[in-house]
Amino acid sequence: MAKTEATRCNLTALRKATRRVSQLYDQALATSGLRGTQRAILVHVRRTGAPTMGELAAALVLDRTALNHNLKPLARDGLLTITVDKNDRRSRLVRLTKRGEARLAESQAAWLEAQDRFETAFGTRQAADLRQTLELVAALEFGEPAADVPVS
Amino acid sequence: MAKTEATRCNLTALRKATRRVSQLYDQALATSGLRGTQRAILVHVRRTGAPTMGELAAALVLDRTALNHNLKPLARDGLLTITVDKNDRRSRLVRLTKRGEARLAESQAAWLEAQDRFETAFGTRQAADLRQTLELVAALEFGEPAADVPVS
DNA sequence: TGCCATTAGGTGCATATACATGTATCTGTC
DNA sequence: GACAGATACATGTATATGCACCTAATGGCA
Repeated sequence: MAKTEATRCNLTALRKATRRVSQLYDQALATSGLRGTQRAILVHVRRTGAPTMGELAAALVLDRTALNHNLKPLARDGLLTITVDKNDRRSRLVRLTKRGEARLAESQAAWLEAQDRFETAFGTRQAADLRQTLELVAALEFGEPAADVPVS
Repeated sequence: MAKTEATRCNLTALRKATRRVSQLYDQALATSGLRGTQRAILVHVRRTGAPTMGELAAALVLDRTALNHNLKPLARDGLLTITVDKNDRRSRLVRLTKRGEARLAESQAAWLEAQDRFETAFGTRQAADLRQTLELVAALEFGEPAADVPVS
């Protein structure tokens, strides 16, 4: 049984695949000055206009504090702005700048190249199927931890 | 077309799923003092005896320098040792300590609980299929970048 | 009105991951 | 047997990710 534990861990399998694919995409994107995660953030902001940090974090299945950290280099480089929401001063609205839009456009070719190289190697249909499966995984609700020893 | 880009990126889909599952496993493992990646490293070392850093990195589809950084807290906490290989003094041999074996054993129940919660939510068979698919992805070779404008 | 539980973020810390660069070691070739 | 190239790591820097903890603003209710 111990023999197969290395191949039975769902998390390990996900991480290994993600590392491999990250390497491909980040290498392709390197010349554009964006990382895969950064591009995903910019793409989502472009699509939704002016999301709050909470909305962005939920959409990307990312912890709010992780998103906060991820936004810093992007704001620092002037690719997006973070402003207080007039209607709810607790919220922050994230918006793309002209510079951010331009950077996104510049990175488009590199992203397409990475997509193409991945799907050439893995298969276009297989990739589409895998993405659909992964979306299901990302949306899973895991319920309660199995109570080891129910208390009281 | 822009409408679907957010769901077309293979890397984004992988990252989102990995984040979600990482949260589950790391939460379950928290009480054992290990992270998912750390456990994966210890499990592989236990299985292979005394791998070199390069072997470990390749097996985990992890950059050598990333592995190096990942090993530091584990060595610091006395869970494994890193020694010079007598036969090739460039290489380092990674070995589990008693303490590392004990920690692994302690974390076993938490890992099983995470596995169980994941597979209860996602399906045991589906999980097995997904792991197999992900292993294929992790082993992909992406060949040459499509030469944009062939030089010379 | 005033208070407090809730909600939305921000900060600090620790690990995770990779690239660029530097160092030590080995190995084939002359 | 010395040296060039290759091999195996180590280090510094930057982003990626999440937890514990803290602050600020909102909204309901006595």
